[in-house]
Amino acid sequence: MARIVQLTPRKTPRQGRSRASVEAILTAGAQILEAGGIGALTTNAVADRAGVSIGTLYQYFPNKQTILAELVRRQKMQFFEDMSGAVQHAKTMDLRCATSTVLHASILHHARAPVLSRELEKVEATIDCDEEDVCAAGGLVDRQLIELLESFGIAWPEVAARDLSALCRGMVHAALMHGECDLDAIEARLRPAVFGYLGIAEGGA
Amino acid sequence: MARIVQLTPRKTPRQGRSRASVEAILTAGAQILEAGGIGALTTNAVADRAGVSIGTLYQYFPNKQTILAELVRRQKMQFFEDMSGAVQHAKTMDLRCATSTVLHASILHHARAPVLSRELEKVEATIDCDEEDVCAAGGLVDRQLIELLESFGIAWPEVAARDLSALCRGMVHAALMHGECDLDAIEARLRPAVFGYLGIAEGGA
DNA sequence: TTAGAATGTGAGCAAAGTCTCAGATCTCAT
DNA sequence: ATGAGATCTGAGACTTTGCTCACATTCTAA
Repeated sequence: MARIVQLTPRKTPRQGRSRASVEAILTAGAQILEAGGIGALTTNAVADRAGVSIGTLYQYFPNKQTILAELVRRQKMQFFEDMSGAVQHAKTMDLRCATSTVLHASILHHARAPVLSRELEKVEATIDCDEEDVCAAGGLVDRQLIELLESFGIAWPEVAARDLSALCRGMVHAALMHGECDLDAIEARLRPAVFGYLGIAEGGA
Repeated sequence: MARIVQLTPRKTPRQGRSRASVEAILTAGAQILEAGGIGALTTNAVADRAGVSIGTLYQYFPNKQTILAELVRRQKMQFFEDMSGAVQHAKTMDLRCATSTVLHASILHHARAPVLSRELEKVEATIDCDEEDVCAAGGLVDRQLIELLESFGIAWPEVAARDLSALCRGMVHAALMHGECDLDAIEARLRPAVFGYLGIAEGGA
């Protein structure tokens, strides 16, 4: 059933203009995804919006899925970049401060482009995510988090990392979708939940 | 841009066989959605699987969206039914017990058909959810929860209800999708997070 | 300058999808 | 039994979409 589809670019752009085409295509893809969801993302629409012909698009992306896969991969890399600074800092702190720091970075990331990131999460579920690059990118943040939790002696760090990620993503997205834009308020509500999960009393030092 | 689409059935079935057809269509739709996601749900596929002709399908559903809307509405009604017993009981308890009770019911609901319910959530975002019946069904659980939280003197019960719903859904779905099936374990991890959110210390009576 | 490689173009094909319609079949009150 | 209305059928009209291909244009190295 599961058809094998190539998810890597057909050819690597060498000249400047072709690299610009590829960027334009990906940008257009992200914009369309954000504005109209995956239902609106057709290859013709992407090419139109990118200002290139449909032929050019297929010169660099062998099929529609490849475009989506690359968008997902970039989103994950962005997440990694947004988080890694905070996680590095957090290693030098106590659990309470570390949690706050990482939580803050996480919320900032989710708030960066909430609609697009939500849409890309749906897309990710659609793609047969055996694609190496995409999975590798996804694993980066997980690994960081797991190591951090482990260093604090949290039991089952893999499970905790998954739980906390999902829990935060769920609440933050819901709040943003509902129109909230005060990130500090969201963070203030979410922090005690995370502390609760980790078994840290809210009031104490 | 946003085309206006009729979301209510074209005609109401009167005889038994037509009611059976409608049920078969909705059941088929749910099965296809669960097995292959929204990409696999075509009107032809639904009619085939339901064992009725495509003409019969369009006799009762003026378009594809109507089928999805009805599935979403039923899912919400199911959620309401799954929750209302627990919420009623919870009214007679203290906050700690009430929270546990509602949480338990919520997890049971999410575990009932996790793939389908996740898929229907995506669908819901797709549909222009101005449809009265669907929204009304969705509001039922919210209202119940808000009232319950209000009765315990929780500040901003609307926000808390939304936060907690999203937080639970996010974590439970992630756990289930990852293959976990020990609901008690999930509940045991989630409970302290919810207690934390509500400002109840875990250890105390 | 110029050949060859890289890049761009867009009409249009094939497949898949939504939805209609004219007529066949079934049900039930009379 | 029978007629009117309810229900069912499925070929196919029409649209959309992913994708190809033959050809045009631009760039680069010698």
